[in-house]
Amino acid sequence: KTHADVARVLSLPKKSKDRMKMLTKLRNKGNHSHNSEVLASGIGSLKLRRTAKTNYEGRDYIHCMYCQALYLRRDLWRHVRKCSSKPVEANSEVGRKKVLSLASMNESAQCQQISPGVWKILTGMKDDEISSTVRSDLSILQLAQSFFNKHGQDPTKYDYIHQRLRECGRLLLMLRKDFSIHTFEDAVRPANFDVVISAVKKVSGYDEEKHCYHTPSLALKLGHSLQKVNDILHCRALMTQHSTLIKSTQSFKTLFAKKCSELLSHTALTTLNEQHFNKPSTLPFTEDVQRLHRHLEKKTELALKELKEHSSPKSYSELCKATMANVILCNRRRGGEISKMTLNGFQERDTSPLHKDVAFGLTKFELHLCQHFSRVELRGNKGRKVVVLFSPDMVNNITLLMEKREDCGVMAENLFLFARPHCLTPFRGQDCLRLYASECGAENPELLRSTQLRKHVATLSQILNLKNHELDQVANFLGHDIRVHREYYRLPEATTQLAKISKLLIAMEKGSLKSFQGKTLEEIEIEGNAFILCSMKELDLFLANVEKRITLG
DNA sequence: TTTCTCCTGCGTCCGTCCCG
DNA sequence: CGGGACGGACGCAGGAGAAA
Repeated sequence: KTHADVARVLSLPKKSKDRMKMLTKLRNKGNHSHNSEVLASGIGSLKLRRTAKTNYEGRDYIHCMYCQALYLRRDLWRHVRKCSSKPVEANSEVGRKKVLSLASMNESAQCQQISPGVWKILTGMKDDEISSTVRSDLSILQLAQSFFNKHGQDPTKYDYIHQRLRECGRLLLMLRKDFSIHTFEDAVRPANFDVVISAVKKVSGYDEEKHCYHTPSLALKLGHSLQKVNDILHCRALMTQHSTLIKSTQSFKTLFAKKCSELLSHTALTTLNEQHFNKPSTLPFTEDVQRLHRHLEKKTELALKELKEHSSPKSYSELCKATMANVILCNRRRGGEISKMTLNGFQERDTSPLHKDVAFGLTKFELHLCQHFSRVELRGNKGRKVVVLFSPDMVNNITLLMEKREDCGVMAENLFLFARPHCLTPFRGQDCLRLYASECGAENPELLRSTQLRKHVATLSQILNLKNHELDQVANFLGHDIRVHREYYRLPEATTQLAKISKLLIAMEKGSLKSFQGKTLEEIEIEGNAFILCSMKELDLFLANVEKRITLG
């Protein structure tokens, strides 16, 4: 405690509120330094804000990041909510605040040369033994920094970064616990090479007798991460002219290159291959797909009504998830891609009407389909164009969702179209799909996953015996890599794709694919008796119209 | 072929709600 | 404040596909 602080407190009028507050703060500060010592040395007794009935271990406690008082980890959030020392601006944000990670970030003062962005990513991690290990090791922090430099601008990659860091954290934890190697600097010493390898094996659950891994993929990933950490250490050593470390990292690199496949990857790959064997491949029944569709219909309608009447984060989430599942189902897209859709991407969608020359080449039916669906183009994985089709219903729902964002506690910084209230992440597509799949009463809900659905489309298109270039269109829409030859198409890619694929999708939704067997896309028209299932009212009306026109010639 | 990055399905644990 | 109940957010394992 500095004398200046004490003097300032004493100068305040006795029994004044400010004086009391300052005193508490000072006392907490003192307790904090005392407690830190106790925790570090493991001896002495902790000064608690409150004494508890049950006996907790030292590690069950954590200091509040605002007032420095010591609380049970479990209950810290409760205190923080009302902590008097909390700055006012911290109050403004609602919902999950990651109190625990914030607090323990505060405990480890390791944040010197690490950029604020990395700090932010680290805060997002679940607070546990692993993440505190990550925070405590400079090498891992630098690894985090390097990931951040590479991916930092893209919040969708934070999850991936978390995962890589945690893997390293787990390895380091193992090294510390069972092999008394405390940093990666120690780990790369040639003398420790074998030890590190056995640590990797141990983390991945290697069985010496059976020569197989419990989690073979982890062994492979750790191998990669180790090399990366080694590179980072090498650079650091070069910069600081640390000659022993330079030598260590160099030898580690060669050792690893030569020995890795023999010691790690070979067995890991064998294990993976063995597991891959004997795995039944299954596709969802068309009937189940239809069930899911009907269920989503119902849910969407309910949620829509609910949200219109009273907007709350809950009703918002409900509609958001239902709509999202709908989009995934109708487009047969990967959940991940839909999750990453941004608000901007949707708002900037192409709403321009069809070009006349283009329209000329299409049948009436196809023309209507073009007007029916909205088309949003997204940046795919590797900059590849990804197309998502929206029915008017979906557009309506999403428009409502966008209007209600603020009301329902969606943060302004959240860039995603399907944003979660109170945090910066989007809903996860696969989670939504799974939720509704299990609710809808399908016979095999576990087959109603986006991968399976994609396969479903692929298989069914083969049944349809499409011409080669038509298959290309389907494949392209599903995002598979195919060599698309532009000369196949008489019309610009966008239009043909939109018209024909939506035709196919509608047919599948209606469960009337069978009647199309052997027809080419050109020949496919939706027939009157194809309305086995009417999912979208509007679509039905529209289709009825089309039907009339077709029969009228 | 190896390495890297991203995606998916599932289980679990944590935050929140609510009551005493 | 203590503690039980519940549902959703997040981590983990592993697969897929592209780049090197």
